[in-house]
Amino acid sequence: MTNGKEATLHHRILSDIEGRIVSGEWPPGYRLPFEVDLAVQYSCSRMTANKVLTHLARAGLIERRKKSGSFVSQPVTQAAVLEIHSIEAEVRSLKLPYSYRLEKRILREASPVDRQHLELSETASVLDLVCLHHAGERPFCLEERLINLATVPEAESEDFSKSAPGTWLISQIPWSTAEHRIYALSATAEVAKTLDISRNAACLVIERRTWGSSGPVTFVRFTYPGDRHALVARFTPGGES
Amino acid sequence: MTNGKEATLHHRILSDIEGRIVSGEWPPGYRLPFEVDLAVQYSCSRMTANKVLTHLARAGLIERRKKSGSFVSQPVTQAAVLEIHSIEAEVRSLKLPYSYRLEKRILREASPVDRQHLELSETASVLDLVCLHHAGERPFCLEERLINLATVPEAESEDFSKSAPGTWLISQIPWSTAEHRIYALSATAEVAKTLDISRNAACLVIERRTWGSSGPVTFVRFTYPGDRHALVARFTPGGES
DNA sequence: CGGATTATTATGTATATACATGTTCGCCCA
DNA sequence: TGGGCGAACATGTATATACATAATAATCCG
Repeated sequence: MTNGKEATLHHRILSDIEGRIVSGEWPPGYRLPFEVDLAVQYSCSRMTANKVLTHLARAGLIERRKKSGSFVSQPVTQAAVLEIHSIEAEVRSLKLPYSYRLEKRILREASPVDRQHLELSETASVLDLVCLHHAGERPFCLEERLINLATVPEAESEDFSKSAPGTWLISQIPWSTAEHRIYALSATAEVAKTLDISRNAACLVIERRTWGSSGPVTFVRFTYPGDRHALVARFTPGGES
Repeated sequence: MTNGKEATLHHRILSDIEGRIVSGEWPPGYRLPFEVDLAVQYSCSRMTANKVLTHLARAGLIERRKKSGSFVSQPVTQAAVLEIHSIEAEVRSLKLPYSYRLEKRILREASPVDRQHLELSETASVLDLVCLHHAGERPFCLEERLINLATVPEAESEDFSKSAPGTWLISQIPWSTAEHRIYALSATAEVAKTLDISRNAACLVIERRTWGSSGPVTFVRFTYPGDRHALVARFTPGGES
């Protein structure tokens, strides 16, 4: 789907209208032709025109009002899609050898801080992990993770000495909701030592909270040396390929 | 659309299937019932079932193969939607008074660095702006911007002394593609002075490149004091509200 | 027995049709 | 003149139908 090469009627109409909107020929607020008119214009049925407009509405390019018609919407918030890959994939895409090391693995009752991170109301057992990802000889990323054993009891029997917990978790919790916080932080003495950078060097921190259908799953904090890493996010109006 | 309250057949089927997938009842790789079977199961026509499956496929929850059927897809990349609001909206959402000041406004020919930032192959006139956004008494964000006058000649007659160029640009270039780079940086002496923070304090930097239909529009770099700001991004499987 | 051909099957796309729903406009009457 | 009622209208949703397409399964034949 959305191959770009498909020359179906649907796609032709869609990209034509999309083109008019992104080019500014049909500016925000413009009322596009009624479904029946579009059907005549592209010599198709109203159903097809309707599907295309529904598609555009879902993509956020237009807004539809009964009786009034369909209008090009104002681009309100600058949205961007951030794709967060596995650390290993990230490192390998830089064409550097990847290695992983488990620094710490503690099973304990959730502390108040843990409960806040995982958004837990009651106490529970958590697995506290610290791992270090290397790119070549240098530390690439520090991973501090909490796993909620109430929702992922299988984690207790995993030792995570060979492979990172992130990929293992994805295979355990099929679909999940996630929330990210991204900020900059001066390296503390400990972080500086671990990541082999100078004290107070700027670091990029990404915190992720993940929920599955049965509750909070994991909280993880990735700390990257800031001068060696950047996140890239992209946004294209209608497309999603 | 996607109100959650709508009880149309379409929505009921959709949320039912979505539920089975996110709950793990239908794990990744599971082949869901054929369209005709779904039609029988929900007592609807195949067209309706088809629309629902198409919808799910567009949302990325399932993959469809002719003859074989539709399968729950593996959640590959951790995607997250980053919503980047205007600085003013950001400040106001913190319930702080907002103020804006233009620091610099220079019209000049694009330097090699400018051309790199804007991805320009030929030379062109650019508008070089530096603005400072305040939250209450304190500097909130430093904005350094280049506007390509070849694509937005109207910018030349704007003085940007009263309102930030970001919002003005959105009204000029209706729909656009954008690319973001996010990284951490230690404050240089100059930045530290401007933002009223200590030298070498960690800053969160967001760079955005924007294209319209007629070429590169603008390049902007936002620098935030890192300890006072975080980006938040969210991801929910099927939903988009 | 193996490779080519054909049949079957499930999805993909498009159409005509039908009726529901929410707006808006205009008409009618107090 | 103004308020309300109803007709017209555009979209929303759903169905039955038809044919195209791609992939697999079945068959046929050398």
